[in-house]
Amino acid sequence: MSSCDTCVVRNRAICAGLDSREIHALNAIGRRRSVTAGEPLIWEDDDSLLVANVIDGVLKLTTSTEDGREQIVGVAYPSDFIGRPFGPTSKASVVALTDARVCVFSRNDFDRFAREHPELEHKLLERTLAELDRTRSWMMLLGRKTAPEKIATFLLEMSERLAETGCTPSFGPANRFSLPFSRQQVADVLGLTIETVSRQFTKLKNEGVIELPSRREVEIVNRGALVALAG
Amino acid sequence: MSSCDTCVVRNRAICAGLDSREIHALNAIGRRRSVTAGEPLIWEDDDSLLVANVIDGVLKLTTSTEDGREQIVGVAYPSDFIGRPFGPTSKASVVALTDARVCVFSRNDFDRFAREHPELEHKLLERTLAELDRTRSWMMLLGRKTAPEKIATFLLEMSERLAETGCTPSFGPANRFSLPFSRQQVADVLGLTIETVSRQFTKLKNEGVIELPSRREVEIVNRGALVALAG
DNA sequence: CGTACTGTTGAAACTAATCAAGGTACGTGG
DNA sequence: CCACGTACCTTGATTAGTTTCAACAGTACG
Repeated sequence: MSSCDTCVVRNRAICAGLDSREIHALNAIGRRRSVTAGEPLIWEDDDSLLVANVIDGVLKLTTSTEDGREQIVGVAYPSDFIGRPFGPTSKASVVALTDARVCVFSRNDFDRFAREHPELEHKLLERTLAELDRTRSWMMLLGRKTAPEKIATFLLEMSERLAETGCTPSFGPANRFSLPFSRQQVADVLGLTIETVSRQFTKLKNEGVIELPSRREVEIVNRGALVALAG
Repeated sequence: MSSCDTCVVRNRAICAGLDSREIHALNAIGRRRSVTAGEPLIWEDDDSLLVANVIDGVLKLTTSTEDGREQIVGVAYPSDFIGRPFGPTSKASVVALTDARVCVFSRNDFDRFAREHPELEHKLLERTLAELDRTRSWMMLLGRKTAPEKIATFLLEMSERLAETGCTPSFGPANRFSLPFSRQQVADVLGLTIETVSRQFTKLKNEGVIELPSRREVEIVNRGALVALAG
């Protein structure tokens, strides 16, 4: 029995829609791997040697300047695809934010398999187009929004992305969630400094818009205010 | 005879690799269209009704906030693909920066054709992955670079992108080129104001790094300095 | 030759970064 | 289980970079 049969993201990841024979073939070239929080999976500018599906956990995609400034350029949640197929190098590092499980493939094996299975390539294309949309709307945030707007937008996005993942059968965005990011990482997502992030969080708390039960926990008390602030 | 036969981007656009029968079928669902500088082709948040290949000219992809702030999230050059296939809405407006010619398809027609032609979908996937890489490196610029670094990076990118397009059989980046952007549009690409862009241009000119023969013309005099400044 | 648009320059205001201490939570070992 | 050390976070004061506001100059065009 292939491990795909018991895969929790089987019906949401790009593997969805493959028949049992194809799943078996894909299973043959992939393997499960655990990544502990903070552990890297792919290095920036490395030869693109592997690609993967996220089964469980959250990972960050980052690029850095020589002098150490970091920008988080993407966040991968369960069922997301990571890595750079059909290209020689990966332009972003991938590091686990939480303990995570992924299904990894050698890039060459994956490329070959994908080219032989148009349905899988199509799924990958849809996913890449959606990611490009998301990335572009993040460019607007980075280039044109103020610090308060960035924070409000970030919290709203988090409440949506983390709700999708959750097992609770609730619909719509979550009003209470646990951030997979440290303050520094929030800063790296938004193009701010850690101090500015901290101050804006505190300000929203003092204004009664959010509660901060613990370092990583956020509760949205007044969603309307947050939407208004998001710009 | 189909107009594809005489298409100047025939071998670089996603149509490359299709056989003559397929080209004929694609030609049947597409049509040429001219767009004058400043004219919009697609509106933000519109139903995604059409997609297109750029034959000639340069177009900008933008997103805007309600209060009118604009961010250019992408620039399309000849052979680039524009529009949002396989999705209900387009998240960005597309407006011509120069007079342009495009080959447009109704999205439905294109989607159907693409699904029946894996080779075309593969080309589109490769293109989308490359665009995502470029977009992510632009996120680093927007989130973490200073105004001087942004300007330097921008000029270097321009010298590369515009060289590819040019008919001159020279290799490598162009040291002299004509910007397809006004100062305001440069500001919208970089997440700056028009005044800051102007000041940085002047500063580079005074330092002898570039020459500005006219409003739109740029000559790179000291490429090394520019690379150093790009951060 | 005047008008309108685009770009440049200067001064002031403001936002967010930087520099610098403290404080709080958390894990570890006593 | 509690004390301690460390990493993470918050807060305050100051500074720097960019925006904003305002006026002017250059260029294209009728």
